[in-house]
Amino acid sequence: MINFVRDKKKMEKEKTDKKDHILDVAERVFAELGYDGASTRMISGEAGVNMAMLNYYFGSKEGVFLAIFERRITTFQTVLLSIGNDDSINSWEKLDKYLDSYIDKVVTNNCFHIMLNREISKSKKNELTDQITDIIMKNVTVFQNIIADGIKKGDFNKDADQQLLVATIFGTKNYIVNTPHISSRVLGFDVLDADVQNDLLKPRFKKYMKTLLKAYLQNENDNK
Amino acid sequence: MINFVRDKKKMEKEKTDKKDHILDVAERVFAELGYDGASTRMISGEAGVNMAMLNYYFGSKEGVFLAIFERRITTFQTVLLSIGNDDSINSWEKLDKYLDSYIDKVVTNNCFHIMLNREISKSKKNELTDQITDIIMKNVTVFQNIIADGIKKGDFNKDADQQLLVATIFGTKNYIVNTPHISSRVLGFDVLDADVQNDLLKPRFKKYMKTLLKAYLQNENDNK
DNA sequence: TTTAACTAATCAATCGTTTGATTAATTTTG
DNA sequence: CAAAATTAATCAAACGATTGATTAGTTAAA
Repeated sequence: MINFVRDKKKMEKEKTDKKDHILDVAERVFAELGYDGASTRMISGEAGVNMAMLNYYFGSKEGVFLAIFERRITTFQTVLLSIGNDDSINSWEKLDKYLDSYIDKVVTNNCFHIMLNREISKSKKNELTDQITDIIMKNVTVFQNIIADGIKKGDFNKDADQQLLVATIFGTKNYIVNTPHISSRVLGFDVLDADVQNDLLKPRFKKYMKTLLKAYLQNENDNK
Repeated sequence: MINFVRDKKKMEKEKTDKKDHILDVAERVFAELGYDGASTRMISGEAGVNMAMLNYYFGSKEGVFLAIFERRITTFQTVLLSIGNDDSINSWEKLDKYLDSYIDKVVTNNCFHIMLNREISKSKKNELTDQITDIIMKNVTVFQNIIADGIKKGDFNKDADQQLLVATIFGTKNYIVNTPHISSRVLGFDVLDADVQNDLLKPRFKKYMKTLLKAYLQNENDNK
């Protein structure tokens, strides 16, 4: 009886593991070649499963894409939202915490964010880009509210351009993560290497981002 | 005789006009759907020419892509290079001129830059991404040299992170230009609209970028 | 007449998806 | 408990559609 239950659980686990494995591979292949450039044959081949399993599990190629999406997005957003809603800390600390969490997540899950941004950069709208836009806007709004609150409270320089500051923080991140061949040559190390990411990239990126925002957002007559 | 010459010139003109027209359409379609997402039938259809003409003129689909590339890249790079090599102005003025030229060009030719960055964001290397990387790196190097010179001369803060500053300037630009659905919602106007670009976006973007760089690059004991 | 410009038709290859069959696992029945 | 019935997972093969490219033939220009 006990054995029966354990075996059942084991099977369930292996099933979700398999699904997760497919999504891992698909995420990487989509990042490497783009949605249209990646074929279902290639994904299933590299994942070591029969091609029909993609449709069996996820319905379609787009279903695979959306499944990757749903897997990553939920936990990510709750973390950021909780920081935005934390009223026990001041604007500068909020900014710090937001940057720490955001940079950690984004650099680690770089395949996902490459994939995501490639699709959203299609200038022709469709159902998929609309969905992605809505989700991204949630993250943007959290950051924007932190800045807006800080300005209202007098912590940040009131002349700051909130909207373009959004472009700078997310744009700088995108540049590093989404164009790895370029940023690797600029920075002098491989930004796709996991060790490099943790030891060199993340701390340096965080420090830089905070210094930059401090220089721009600081009130002119404040002392350091 | 005169008529003959004029007609001949007219024909030549019409031919290059036709080629240029195809490249205009292809550039837009590539930006809308990506290289893999855009079919040769769609491009030729929207351009109003027979599909075989693409191969007749440009050899292949990739030939069309490269032709778009060559058309845009040459004039652009010489302008930026001339600014970088101009020794009659100081570092701050150089930065200003570079930003003015760069932002003008990039915002106006947004389709091209969307297309370009979509392809370079494929994390798997190939011949095409290598070519694009080399070309982009030329622009990056010009900017990097301006910063490095300014630091060496003592005009800019020596503690500035040159490499990540590159990520910020090009990243901020990319964010606005390459993800128009997002940046339009953030900014509150349509960044793809030509009038909006000239009247609102360009001047505001230039002003912001200069203020941001000034805040970050300024030596701490300098007065404004 | 010779060359260049252009077209309709067609090519093999690949695309995402579906199929019918087979095996393994689970539940129901006698 | 064991046999039968049912469900889930997996596979090779094939589907129609679309892809980029080429062909052979036509029109127009020099």
